[in-house]
Amino acid sequence: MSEQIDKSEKTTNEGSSRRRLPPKERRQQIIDEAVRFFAEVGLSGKTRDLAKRLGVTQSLLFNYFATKDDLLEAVYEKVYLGRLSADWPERLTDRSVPLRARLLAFYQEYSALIFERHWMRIFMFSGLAGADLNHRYLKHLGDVIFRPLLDETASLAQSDVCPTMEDIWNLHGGIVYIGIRQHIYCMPGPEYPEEPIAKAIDKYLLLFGIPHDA
Amino acid sequence: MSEQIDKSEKTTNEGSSRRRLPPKERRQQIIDEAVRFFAEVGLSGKTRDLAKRLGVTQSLLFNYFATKDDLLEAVYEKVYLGRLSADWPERLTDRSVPLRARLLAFYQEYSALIFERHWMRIFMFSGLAGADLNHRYLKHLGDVIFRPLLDETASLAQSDVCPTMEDIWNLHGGIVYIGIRQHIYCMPGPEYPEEPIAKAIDKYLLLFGIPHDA
DNA sequence: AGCTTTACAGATCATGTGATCAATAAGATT
DNA sequence: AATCTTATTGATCACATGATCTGTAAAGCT
Repeated sequence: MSEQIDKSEKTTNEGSSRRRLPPKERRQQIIDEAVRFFAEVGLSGKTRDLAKRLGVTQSLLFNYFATKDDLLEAVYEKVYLGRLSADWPERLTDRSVPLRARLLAFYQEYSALIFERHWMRIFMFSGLAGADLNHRYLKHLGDVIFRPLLDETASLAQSDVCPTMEDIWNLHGGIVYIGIRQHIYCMPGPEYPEEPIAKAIDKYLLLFGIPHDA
Repeated sequence: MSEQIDKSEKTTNEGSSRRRLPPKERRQQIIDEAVRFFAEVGLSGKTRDLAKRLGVTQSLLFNYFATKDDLLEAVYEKVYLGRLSADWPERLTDRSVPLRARLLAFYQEYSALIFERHWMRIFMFSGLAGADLNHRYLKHLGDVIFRPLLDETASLAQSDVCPTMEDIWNLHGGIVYIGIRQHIYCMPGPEYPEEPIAKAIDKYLLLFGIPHDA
């Protein structure tokens, strides 16, 4: 009879019995769900709610992460890591390709990576919380993307308007704001983000009189 | 002797005795400090910490606001209200003034209003929390600012590029991102925001071939 | 000065929350 | 099948947190 009960419990969705997973696997499972969870409810989300989503006990979380902050650190890393391909700096400075093509390629790929609900919200939450990873990421972005981009622009600028770092920020901000509208403010966005992105890039190039094939 | 103790306590900064304030005044005092407080630590800030800042007991807060959510509502209203001057719609559509001058005037004033730590952060926190006021504000912005702006732009556009709402969003996002960098990401911003703002506007006009005096 | 009103403080409740630990059972090994 | 290892649970602790309630004293009035 107890066997019958056990079987019925096994068919019950998820609530059945404890399932043992290899530590590595369970750890990943926790992190993956934690990303979705904290991205939705914010960094002050409760560990009990996260555990409920995972279908495990709250105490299990503390078997894999000493503190909640440690778990959040893992979430940050999971989200931040690999968000910036290492080959972009060279591709952005490859002068055998027109600057416009380089900018288009970069922002098409980059936007595809960051216009994602989890990333956008975790980034904003951690930014508001003053997380260190946030500052480091932006510093990194400035070093490997914006600085080279400014140099490339300056070397091609035809108009009398001198490109500054603020121009790069304006280009970047205008594009990123598409994602902010969608995932932070939860507003409808453009059907094809590629279009406004391309337009933003063309507007940028036009300001400095840089032709499309330069 | 007890009198002496009383006197020494009175000289103690703030921790002395209870000070009776008129309810209206106290309520305003609470709201004002709550704005600063929640803008800094987030909407999950604790009522006890807020009370400590005010130099009153935590229970007093609940004498003025039935729940913490009520207090937050008051904070929202305080921050959101009056952020959009009512006369902007007409000023933006006053065709006796060049569009460039109108845009400059608007964004100079608007940026002065919103590039403020409290507003920026409360807006972002409430946006992430999905607050209704947030959506209403953005809807309002679209109705009374963006829509007219699009019409004005379309009526003056000379180039073959057709202005869309996404172009307005790009102009707006690029400018607002200056404030996001400063107050959300806590990065250094431009010394004079007027300069990059003006440049963003000129870039926008240039895309549609609109001369400065049109 | 004495009285009344009520803004305020202090204690307290009920629940929430991060974290701990001994007991248990799932799955591998023999 | 019996045994061992350890991933997982359930109970629990200590403290935090929103909210309540009663008593107190500060200001206004007579």
